[in-house]
This record gives sequence, C-alpha cells and structure tokens, in this order.
Amino acid sequence: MKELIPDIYKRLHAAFGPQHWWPGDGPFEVMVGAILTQNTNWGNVEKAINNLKASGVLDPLSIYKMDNSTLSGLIRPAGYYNIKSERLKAFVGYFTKGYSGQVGKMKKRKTEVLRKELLDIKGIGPETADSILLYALKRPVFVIDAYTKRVLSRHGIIGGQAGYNEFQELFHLVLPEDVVLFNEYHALFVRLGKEFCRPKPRCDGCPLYPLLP
DNA sequence: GACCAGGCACATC
DNA sequence: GATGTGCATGGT
Repeated sequence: MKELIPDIYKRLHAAFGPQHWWPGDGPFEVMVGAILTQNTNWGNVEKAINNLKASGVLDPLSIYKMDNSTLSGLIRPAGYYNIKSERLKAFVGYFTKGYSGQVGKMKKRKTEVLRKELLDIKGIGPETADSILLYALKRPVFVIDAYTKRVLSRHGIIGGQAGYNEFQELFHLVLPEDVVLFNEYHALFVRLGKEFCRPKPRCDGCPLYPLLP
C-alpha cells in the first residue's frame, strides 16, 4: 500500500497546486509559529504573532527575558496561552543558551542531533520538532500531523493505531529526501484534511477518490 | 450550540 | 504500552 504514497502526492498536487506553505518572516518566526500552532487554528496563531511583532518582542532575547504573564497575555489568541508561554520560554532558553539565538549556528549541527535536542525540550514533541527542522532549518524530515494520520488510515494505507515514527518511516522509505517535496506534501495533506478529511468524513469531491489500486 | 483546530505532558490502568 | 484528560481561544 505504501507504494501509493508518491501517487497520492501527484494527485494532491494536481488538484490543489503548490501551497507556498508556512512562509513566516524568517526562521525564528517559523519556530515560534510551530509551537503556537499546536492543536490550534493557524488564524489564531497569526493574531498572537502579530501581537508579538506589534510589541517589538518577536526575537529570542526579548522572549527569554519577558515574564510569563506578559508573554501569555500577548499570545492569548493562540489558546493554551499559559502552557504555550512556558513552552516558548523553554525553547528560547535552549536557543539563546545553546546557539546565542542564531539560526546560523544551529544550522551547523546534524539533523539527528538537533532533533534529539529539540525533543528534550519540555513542550516540544515530534511534530513540533520536525516542523522546526523542515520549515525553519530546511532539513528533509517529513512532518506527520493529525491530518496525515487521518488521511492515510482512512484510506487503509496504514493502521490508525500506528505511532508517529511508523508514519514517518513510510514517507522516508518511498520518497526522495527532498526538502521542497516534503514541505509541499505536508501542506497538501493539511489542505486536503481541512476540505475533505475532517473527523466526521465529508468526502464529496475528494481528489483521492477513487483511490488508485 | 456543537464541532473543530498544523500537540504535548502527565496520570492511571 | 495503551488510553484518558487538561489545556483555551476563535472561526464555521
């Protein structure tokens, strides 16, 4: 079944076109967005990021020095603001202490090392870590999210009980290591999921029907 | 009002 | 190791 994965990409790309996803105003903003968007609509995240920008604090040092209540007030629209302010501070702590808040220094390290470091930060799990690696640091790591799991399991390509790593291995196995491809493919899953693959299926017009043999 | 959103940590069995 | 729960705003 996993042989279908490249064909699914072709279909989604044909149906939706390139997504130009997660542009962000530089890698640090992408990293912040990756944390803020946990289980949250992106529109709400944009409001939170705009608050940070408007206050002139969308940089590692400002967030690092800011007290928790001020930060949570600014990111309030993104939801879970108390938890996310702690998670943001945990991340910028790592980023400022470990890399002086410089993406260039981070980029000198190997992907596997960075992934392990990110996963050690409280509040950063596999999806957030991989989103940072792919979208901010341009590493060829396939991001698995709720939509990806739902689409694949609904089409019987992999069991829904499979874990994050099992899903990820599928993509790494059958696709070339290509940052642009991984970026677009994940974005296409989100697009498909929003329009046709909600928890309650509304599959009319879904470009994956009928699925290839 | 119900449903949903680009998760994660933690408790419990 | 699997399963359940808290966290919270805002759009449809």
